[in-house]
Amino acid sequence: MFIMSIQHTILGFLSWRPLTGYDLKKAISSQEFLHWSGNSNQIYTSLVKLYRDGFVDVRTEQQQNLPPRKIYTLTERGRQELRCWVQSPPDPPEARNAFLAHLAWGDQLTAEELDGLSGAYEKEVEARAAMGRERMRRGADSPNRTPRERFLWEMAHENRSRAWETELEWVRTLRRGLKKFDDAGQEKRRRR
Amino acid sequence: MFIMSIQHTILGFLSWRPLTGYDLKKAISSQEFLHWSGNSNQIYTSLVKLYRDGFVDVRTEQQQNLPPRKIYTLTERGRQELRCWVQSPPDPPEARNAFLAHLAWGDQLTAEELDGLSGAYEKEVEARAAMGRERMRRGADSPNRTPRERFLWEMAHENRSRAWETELEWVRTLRRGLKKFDDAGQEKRRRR
DNA sequence: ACCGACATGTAAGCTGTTACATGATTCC
DNA sequence: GGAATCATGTAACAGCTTACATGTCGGT
Repeated sequence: MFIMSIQHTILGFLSWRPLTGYDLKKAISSQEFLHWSGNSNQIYTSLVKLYRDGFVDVRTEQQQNLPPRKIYTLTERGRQELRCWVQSPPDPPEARNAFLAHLAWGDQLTAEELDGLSGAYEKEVEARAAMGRERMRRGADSPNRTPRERFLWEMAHENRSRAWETELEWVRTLRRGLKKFDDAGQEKRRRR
Repeated sequence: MFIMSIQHTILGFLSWRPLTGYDLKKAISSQEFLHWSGNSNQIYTSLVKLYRDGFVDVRTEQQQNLPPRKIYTLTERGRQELRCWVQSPPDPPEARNAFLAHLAWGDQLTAEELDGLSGAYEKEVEARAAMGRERMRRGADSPNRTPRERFLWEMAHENRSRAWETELEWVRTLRRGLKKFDDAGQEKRRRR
């Protein structure tokens, strides 16, 4: 029994069509909501394990002037495992936001330093939020196999998009609040 | 050089006052935004490493009828490391939401199964959102050392709270959408 | 009589990351 | 000439989890 989400994600993509490790890497990394570290190695080692456990089959295809491709297909056992996992209660969501941890001990910093830190974060979140909006605008690249599946994928993209918008509003509120402390400090200094 | 956030979180709490590993465990786990797995072991091993690297000092205090306590204090080097880390650009936030991954292959499920899955998630998110609201209502347990620090901690709590509210709205939108597919399916079946 | 809080640790194992290795083709 | 794409892998290491180990006190 395994719980590792990336292996199930691989089974999920293979349930659509046979794919190589390289294809899987592109498929997984293009979906922000699937959240993957970007370590392609993990995919190749996962495929070895999935094969060992009988969840996938593999055949090697030679190409001229290009490296050989290993094409993986889902076995019946793999399909069962996928279905079982989809129905199982998911792990609770966890948001790890290092910025919040930095902020917690940010009172050591000067107003300028805190402004720099939070400003950089605002810019980053702004960029992510814009990417989310852009993706929603041009229609999320969802599988178009059934209307319901399309809906599920659009909602998954919507989830990430909304999360970034919320974060953006929050960081702006934060910075407005910090500005007041800054102004207060400057007033004090002026009065001296 | 280390990047591990939990070690810096420990340094952060020790910058306020000397604490034991057990105290740290309680302090860290009580702050949702610091995001910690709950593995107390990690704290004890981190403290050993921090001591080895000269970031903390330790003295052992014997207690009668209770296990001895090891009280850790921040060294000057530790204080420098903390300040340096706080200023450094934080890792980008990452949200890993297993529910979204399940959803992505949820079209295999029946309407009833999907309703069960999303309903359970809604309940969980509802509970977390309620906890967040409750914490904001009774005033987040923030350190009250300076007004600015208090503000920073309240904003950190606010961040988590808003995130749960957004998630709650989203899951309700999802379930309303799924209901339509369900109704459509039932209509089709009725017409047959 | 049992559970939770107090208080710390070792050992084994699993997961995940980083560095390294190969090698052709196409685009700038 | 250098970077990116295609395509897969090994080896070493760092981080995190799980199981185990110990022992008292106070509440129900």
